[in-house]
Amino acid sequence: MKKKTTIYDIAKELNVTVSTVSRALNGFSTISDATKKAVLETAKKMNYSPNKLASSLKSGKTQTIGVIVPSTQVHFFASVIHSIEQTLKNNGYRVLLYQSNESLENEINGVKTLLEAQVDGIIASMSLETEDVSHFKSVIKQNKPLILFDRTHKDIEAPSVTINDFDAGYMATQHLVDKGYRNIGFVTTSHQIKIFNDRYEGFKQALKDNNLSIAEENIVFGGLSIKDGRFGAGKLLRSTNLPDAIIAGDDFTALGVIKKLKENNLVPPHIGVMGFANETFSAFITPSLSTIDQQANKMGAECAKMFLKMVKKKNPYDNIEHIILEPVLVERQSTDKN
Amino acid sequence: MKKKTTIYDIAKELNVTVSTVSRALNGFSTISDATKKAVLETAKKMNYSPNKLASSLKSGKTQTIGVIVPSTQVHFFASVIHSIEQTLKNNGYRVLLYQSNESLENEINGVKTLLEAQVDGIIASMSLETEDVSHFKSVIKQNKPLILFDRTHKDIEAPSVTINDFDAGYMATQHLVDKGYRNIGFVTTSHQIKIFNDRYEGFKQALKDNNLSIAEENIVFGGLSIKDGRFGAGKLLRSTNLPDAIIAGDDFTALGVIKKLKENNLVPPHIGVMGFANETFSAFITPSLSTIDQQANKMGAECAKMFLKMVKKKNPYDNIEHIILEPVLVERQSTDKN
DNA sequence: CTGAAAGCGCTAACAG
DNA sequence: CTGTTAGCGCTTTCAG
Repeated sequence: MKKKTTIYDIAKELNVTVSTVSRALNGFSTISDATKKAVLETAKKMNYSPNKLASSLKSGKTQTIGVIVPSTQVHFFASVIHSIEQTLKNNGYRVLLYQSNESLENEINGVKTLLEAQVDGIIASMSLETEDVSHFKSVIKQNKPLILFDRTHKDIEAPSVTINDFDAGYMATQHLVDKGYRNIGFVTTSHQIKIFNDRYEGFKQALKDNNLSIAEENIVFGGLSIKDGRFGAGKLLRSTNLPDAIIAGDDFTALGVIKKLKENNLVPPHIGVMGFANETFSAFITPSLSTIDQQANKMGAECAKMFLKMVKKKNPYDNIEHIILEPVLVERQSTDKN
Repeated sequence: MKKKTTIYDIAKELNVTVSTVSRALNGFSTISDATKKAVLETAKKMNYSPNKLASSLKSGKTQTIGVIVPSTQVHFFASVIHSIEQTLKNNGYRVLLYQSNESLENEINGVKTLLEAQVDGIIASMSLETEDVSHFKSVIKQNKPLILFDRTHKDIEAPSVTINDFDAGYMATQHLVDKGYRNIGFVTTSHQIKIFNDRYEGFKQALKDNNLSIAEENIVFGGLSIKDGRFGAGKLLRSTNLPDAIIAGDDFTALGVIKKLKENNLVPPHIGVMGFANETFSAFITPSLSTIDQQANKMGAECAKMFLKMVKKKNPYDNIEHIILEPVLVERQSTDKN
């Protein structure tokens, strides 16, 4: 195994100094076309590949951004990562990935690891466990760009990119009302996470604006999963005030609701069902599920752009922006009551 | 913004030298408990965070692995990445992510970027466009571990982790035969990719072993997508020799097939349908889709383990292993003919 | 237009 | 048990 060639090797080869080689390689103007050409040629001939580690050590910039997400197995996060990487790669940045697996401990380790790797910034979505956020504050303290998306936290003074979940809830509800449903139930999580809360608030407001009352008995707080959906639907089916539509906290829960309804011969859209997230499967189940799209790709792109903007400023936290994307209603069969 | 504290700062603080500090920090035994304790304490007090860049430059190891996949938006790849990152993080490695987007040019850029970042190895699945593989050979030439998964290439002499796609095809076919189907059609891609070809070969062998003939008119070569599935099924429905079961090249195509069949009141399992990949949606559509699971998580874990094994050897390519995982049959409603 | 030399932060051989 | 010192590969003043 021959040693990798460095700028020293190519300097020696050409009887110039490393500074000359460095300049030529970096396309500085203060260099004669002749030597520049020579350098470039021998570089290629000697199969030179720059060691970015060395320049990073010198410059203090790694051209690398850290991304922390709960799990790439969740389609939403995979999509966000997709567009972050796409956007940033075109701007000369690399992506260092870290999964928290919804564990605070992992998340803390994540920012530590990324910081030690000297990333130029971090884009993250918090784990469900996270309450104390001092680990995130440490990146702000270093004056490195930190951008939070989707799952943010009120104690962190950093830019964020989120969906307007109040509108999402409102939109889902209004859609059902528009379709003629009047007695709308809600199956969601008791977890005190902002986004779920906001959706619920939007739901309530929409009902109020339409002069519809909230049937407290038709609100089920549990978890979010297919199983929870079945459970929630089961509870509503036993209600003395059977709802004519059900909104679920996410698409998986909605799927559970649909399954339970079908088993009871109350196939949507006879009873309307709405979810949140627009998972891949939602278009393909029967009946196909109306839902609210979370704009994952746009969210990723916005995070990336935000980072690029921040990284240019001497003080990234000069004037903190919070981007709130509008959710998008996806109408499908499960609410298509005519 | 105060400068970051280095081992020099903490050395000065304690009136010792950097070597002492370095030793203490790295837990060397040749250091007195007293100084070690002092160092650790002041390190914490001064909020010290090591600059891994510097040690990497020195050691030539970055503790970082590069991962190249077509797209994280494809659930299979997202799952593989998930387990790669999970496994490697527990062994002190970070993951640098690069998406090729099925473009050869991007892929070439990917290995260049990762190599310049001095990754300790690369795990990759090739883009559909890739024919010439010299870019991958360059990583082997550097004697750095390269592991290919799922989409490999015969010209690359590197370890690989794949699924036995012949068995996958065989298994799918045998399952249909076991369920009583006798006249089995196939809707797949004309693209000459090994994995698709292997599945088709497995299909043919299984028919032969069961003394069933291949109805050439019931083999459709096109693309792989919902649309292609509908198209393929349409063609088979017009066949003079209507099949009683259809295998599709992947789950999306199978979904298209199912949709078409349902429109023609030939709801599976009346006509049996099988897919490949076990996408998330496959369990949730109606009827739920029988399919062959590709073992994404296991594949990722195996890639990671292979890397760890290789990175330990002085010559990683000493004795190249090819791990072939067995696919797993997932029986669901679409083939449940009784 | 080019050279000399210092230094980014850390490790490790060598010396005591 | 601790200190000295020479780099890792590259960038970047400061001189010429």
